[in-house]
Amino acid sequence: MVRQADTGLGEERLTRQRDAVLQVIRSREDHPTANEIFQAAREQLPTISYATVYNSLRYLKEAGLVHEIKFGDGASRYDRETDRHDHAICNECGKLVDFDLPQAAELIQAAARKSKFQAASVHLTLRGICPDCRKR
Amino acid sequence: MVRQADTGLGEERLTRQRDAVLQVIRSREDHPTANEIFQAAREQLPTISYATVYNSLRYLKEAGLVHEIKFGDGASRYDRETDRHDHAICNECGKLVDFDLPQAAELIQAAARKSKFQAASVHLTLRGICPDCRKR
DNA sequence: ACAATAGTTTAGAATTAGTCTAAATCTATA
DNA sequence: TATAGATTTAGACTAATTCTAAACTATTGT
Repeated sequence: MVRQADTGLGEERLTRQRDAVLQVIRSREDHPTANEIFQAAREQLPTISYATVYNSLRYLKEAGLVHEIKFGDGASRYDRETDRHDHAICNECGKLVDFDLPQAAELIQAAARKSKFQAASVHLTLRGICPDCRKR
Repeated sequence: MVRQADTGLGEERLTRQRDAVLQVIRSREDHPTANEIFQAAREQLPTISYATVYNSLRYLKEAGLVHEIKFGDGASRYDRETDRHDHAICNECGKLVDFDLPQAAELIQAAARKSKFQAASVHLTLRGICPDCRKR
């Protein structure tokens, strides 16, 4: 068996469909939704179905190849950056930007102490106005 | 006009329905969903409709009387605590707990600097295991 | 007090994101 | 090359929320 990527997920494989979904995400600067990924993937693989996009996204997520970003508003977005990081969302135009907060390690400690939870991860979201919208 | 609460929203009022929704949220320790609020409100006002619960929640939110909490998973939850605070979610049982991080002020500064956004608010979510689930 | 008007509620239809299902298709290996 | 297991497909389905239009309620000007 030619396994194109060892994902640690057993007998599963990086199929054409999954690879197409992965390439869409990797080729974009932004954070596309499942629907946007579906539209783009269809240009490569015209018969790919919506369900396969979702299946692929789940697979890629579990394999650690992409990252899912969920805010309450609308659809999940997918991110090629899989290392821990934070997000800023523009209240005017909706733009979503990645950034990293170096104090994340202390934060997770402080949050765990306050909440009495055993910490697994912290997610921090800044809402505000992006540089472009600020100019206007 | 007898305005029962000055919400700063102009001609709008705290109607029986809106008040029922508010009382449900204020009477609970937990963070009910719209559906849970609907079930509870119906005990007071048997004819209240689902749409009115949603309309009321939007109104109360805009008036600053309740706070909406959205995670990607499932329905929004509503919180009687309207001051800035953070949340911890248990990965095992789904329990949602409020806590406050005193370093929020510094955080928002750091996040604004990194992202180059003009900050409006920061939301921090800890995921982990709650004290109850840890015991098991 | 009363009509006009503006705001609110209701029930159900519509929308959106995502999951499920079952049949068809692939793929790796014996 | 047959087979078993994994994957894909199209469409049905579900859950959360919003929309719509008619009915209702409250406030304002006369």
